Amino acid sequence: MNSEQLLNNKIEELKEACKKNGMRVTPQRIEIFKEVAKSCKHPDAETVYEAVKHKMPNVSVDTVYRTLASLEELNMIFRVDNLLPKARFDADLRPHNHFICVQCNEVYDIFLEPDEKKQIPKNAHSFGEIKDINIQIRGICNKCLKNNTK
Amino acid sequence: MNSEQLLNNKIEELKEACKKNGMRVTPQRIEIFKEVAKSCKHPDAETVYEAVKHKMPNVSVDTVYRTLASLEELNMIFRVDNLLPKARFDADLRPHNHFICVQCNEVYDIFLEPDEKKQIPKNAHSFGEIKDINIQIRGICNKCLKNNTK
DNA sequence: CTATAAATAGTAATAATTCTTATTAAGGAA
DNA sequence: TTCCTTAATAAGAATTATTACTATTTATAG
Repeated sequence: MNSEQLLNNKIEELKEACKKNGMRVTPQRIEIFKEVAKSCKHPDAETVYEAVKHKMPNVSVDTVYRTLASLEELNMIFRVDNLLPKARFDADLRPHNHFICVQCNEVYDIFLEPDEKKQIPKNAHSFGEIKDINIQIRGICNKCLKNNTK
Repeated sequence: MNSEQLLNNKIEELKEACKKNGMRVTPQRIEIFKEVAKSCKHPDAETVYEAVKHKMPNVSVDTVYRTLASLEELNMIFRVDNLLPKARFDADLRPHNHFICVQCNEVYDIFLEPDEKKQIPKNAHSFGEIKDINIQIRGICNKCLKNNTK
């Protein structure tokens, strides 16, 4: 299955999710979701807005923010913890972590090796009901390290 | 050693750090640091500002933000990844994780059991130079769970 | 095809944080 | 101690990301 097919599958999934939750399937929703889903760069709202504007020149900033929030509620995308000024979004729902470059703000996906398992600290359960666990690694990415030595 | 002594030690440490880095020791810096260091609530800038204002009525918002940023550069405090609209600060430098309640926004410290170790995913090193690793657990805290059932 | 309510566009407003500038004060030197 | 230099501050304006408001449009059920 190629990436275009995967994307189409995801869009079908989104349509189902909308219907199941009494939400309408609008071209804006599709386009906005597409932009997040096809990117591996964990785009922010502004980036999504600029990209969508090429196909839908009248789309409004508000729609992008509102839609990203509803896609999140549908569990079709999620926000990446990042300590950066702008929220970043990810449509890859497979469990994975992030490497965040503190210099260029790039966010890289870290997939665990088959023998690794996302660990929940033993004590965590004593604080309440866990919804999700999130691991970020902050550092300087190879690209920036290379540029820095020049 | 009681908590007051611990706090005093930390303040001495801050003074040293300032001197070593050519930064002046100002009463504002001391007070702002104290507020973060004595709290276990991971306060935001506004909370720190309100608290400091009791002792220094003329302190400005800007000074609080600027000082929190320089304390961070001195590695005396750090920001908690939190996906909340306001930055939260922590002066406890011992390695630990956080439980973040998505309902009341309370941030709880999770200390690892002696036999646990903060694990860095194997792949992480391939992305660049790691500065720090951060684990957050999001969920609903016991307090909120209790309130919700009422 | 029509009715209706959800979603949108356009724009104004808000919230958190940062910047600007004139003033103050920490800390080294005389 | 007193003076000097410059970092740090207070006050308020500005900026940035995000959210709210409202009239209009449009998805979809009947």
